[in-house]
Amino acid sequence: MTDGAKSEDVKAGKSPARTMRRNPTMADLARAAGVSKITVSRALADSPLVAETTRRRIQQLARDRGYRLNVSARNFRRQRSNLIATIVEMTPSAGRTMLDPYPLALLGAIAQELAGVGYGVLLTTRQGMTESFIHAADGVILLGQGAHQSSVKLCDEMGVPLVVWGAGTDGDAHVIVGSDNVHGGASAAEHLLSTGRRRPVFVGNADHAEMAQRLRGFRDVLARRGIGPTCVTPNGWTMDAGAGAIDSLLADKTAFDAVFACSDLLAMGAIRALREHGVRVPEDVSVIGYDDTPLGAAFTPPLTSVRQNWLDGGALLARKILALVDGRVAASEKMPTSLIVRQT
Amino acid sequence: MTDGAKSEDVKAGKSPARTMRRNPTMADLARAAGVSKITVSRALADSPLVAETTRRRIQQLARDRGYRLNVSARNFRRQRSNLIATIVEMTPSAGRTMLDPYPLALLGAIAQELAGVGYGVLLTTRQGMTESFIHAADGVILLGQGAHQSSVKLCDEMGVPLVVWGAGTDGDAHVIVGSDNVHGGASAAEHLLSTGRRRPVFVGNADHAEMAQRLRGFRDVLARRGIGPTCVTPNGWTMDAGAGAIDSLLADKTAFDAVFACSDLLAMGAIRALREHGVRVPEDVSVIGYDDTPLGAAFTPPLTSVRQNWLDGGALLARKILALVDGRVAASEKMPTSLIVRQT
DNA sequence: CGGTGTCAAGTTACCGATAACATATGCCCG
DNA sequence: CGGGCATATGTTATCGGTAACTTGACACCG
Repeated sequence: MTDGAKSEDVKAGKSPARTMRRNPTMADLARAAGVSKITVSRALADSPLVAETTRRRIQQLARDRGYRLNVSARNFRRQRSNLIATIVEMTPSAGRTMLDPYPLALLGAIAQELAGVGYGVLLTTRQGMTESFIHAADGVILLGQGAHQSSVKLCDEMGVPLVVWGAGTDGDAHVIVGSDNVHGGASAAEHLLSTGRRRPVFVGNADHAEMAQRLRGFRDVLARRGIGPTCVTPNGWTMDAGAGAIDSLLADKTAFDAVFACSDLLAMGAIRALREHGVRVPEDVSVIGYDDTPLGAAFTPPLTSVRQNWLDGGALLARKILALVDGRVAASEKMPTSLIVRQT
Repeated sequence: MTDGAKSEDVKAGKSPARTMRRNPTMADLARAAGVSKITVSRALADSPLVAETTRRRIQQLARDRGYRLNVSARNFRRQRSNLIATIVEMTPSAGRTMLDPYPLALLGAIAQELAGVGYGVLLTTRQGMTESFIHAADGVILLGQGAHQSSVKLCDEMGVPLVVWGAGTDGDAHVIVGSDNVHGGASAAEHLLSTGRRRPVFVGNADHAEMAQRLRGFRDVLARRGIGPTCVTPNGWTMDAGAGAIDSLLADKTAFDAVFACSDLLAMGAIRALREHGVRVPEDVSVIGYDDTPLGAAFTPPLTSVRQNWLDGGALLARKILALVDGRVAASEKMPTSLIVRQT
């Protein structure tokens, strides 16, 4: 006799009140179908271990009765949560992140990629990134500007697979996916040189790993022509910060004919400031932004910008973490960037 | 004899290889402490049922051995996942949402509020919103522009608690939290009237519930002065759409001295278009935006805009869904808006 | 015709925590 | 001094799946 039938007896004796109907369990289906629980389990998982006809019969039965898998039970038994904790910086104070579309774009892509294989995204803010959250997940994706060392260490200690979005200083222990900032900077420099500019300014914060790489690419290309760019560190990532950077350059009477800004917002602020000072863009000064945001494209004049493909990046992050979770290996990877030339 | 000791015997007989060390379980701690599993469970939960001294001893032991609660096991036993599925529209095609800081701000606030009580956010895109995801959560928060009927229905059918961010058409079955769009529109109208404007234009899509409410508030206030606003429906939510709306008004030779746009982006586009046509802002035409984005504040000229507090909104959404999950009641609620007057 | 495969299903034994109920101990009070 | 009660701990029985191993039936083969 099957275990299904056995538990039926027990149950009938125990709870004669059959009025309230919970969700059916596999045991319920098993009883109804006259098979054992495990056969139901296999049938619903489309296992070839169950005869085609039985399988279909059970699947139909499950549909009829509105059966819903108890996810908690499965996760528990299999000792995995099918969740990937994704840590995002979301404090309003961060300024930049609240504005950028990039975390959302990445998140969307990650969520979609993971959903395709039955995984979910456990969203976590950096403040809320307690051990218990990390432990509840099979792996962690860290979306930060650069890797926050504390988070990285925490994951390592706990033995939880980790993938980071951002800039990798070569030789990092963990897997890093990010766009090729060096190439992005280099392409900006090449474009400026090809349009005859010789006195470029870099607007960005070299303390920030991603921006430091952009500067490196930018500088290296220029160096081959014997040019050294002027560097300004803006006070934040807002339009105002970009404008402020330009203001200080003009106040110093620095001569320049091109600006490479590390974000579209900075670039737009720079253009605003230039124009306020009567400097024409792009006639007098050429400007290149970064991120190729819709906003920059809608700006007057439409912004030339370095594009990074966040959707692909998110999908890649997802695939890498899944690989690690499955015990496979994964390598760091750089996403290509492309320069979108518009009118600045 | 305690169950702890019993299982020790069994285990020792079964797996003599004691080299590999898994995470300890409560049973392990119980054995080590010479108490029963349940006492460990209680002690770690700080239950007053356990004597102070015992409790501390067990907690210390847990710390020493690096004990980690098996979340899956607890969730399974308690029949709740401690997860709230949060559904966000994240497709790039949506245009607006990819740009707005609002989903992230809401998400951040929700995540933080929920984390405080041990709940997590299961991030879901609208495409990925399969039954299984919803079922895996104790409740659902829907962040959409307006409620997507299909999603709402799905939750209802599945008997999963649901809270929606957006505009409630009075008499909705589900709980809705949103900012007071009617009031937002009204305050814009009042401000325009108080600065002497008499021929206002509304730029927004009245098919969209939130915007329809803004229009209602706007229109009602104006009606008291016998004024009826001109309405234009922009083609999207981008700057270009805002500019296009203005272009069509000017082409029609419509006379107006004020614009109330349903987003800062639209407002900025409108200003761009006005200036391109030689219309001065705010001298000739006054402009009010919506959302009070950092971007609008940094615009030239800084945008006057209706602010909604997303952080509070997110926290409120979180508290409402928790109430429903706990079987308490929750009512729809409107968040106040405030007009931030700047230079337009 | 026994041996050996192959398929289709079944048995057993958990995964780790916790609710509900049960027990032991000591103390107070009429 | 026995009943009642508070306190501290223990027992039992799951929650609902699924991995690992077992069984039964039949076919094919030398």
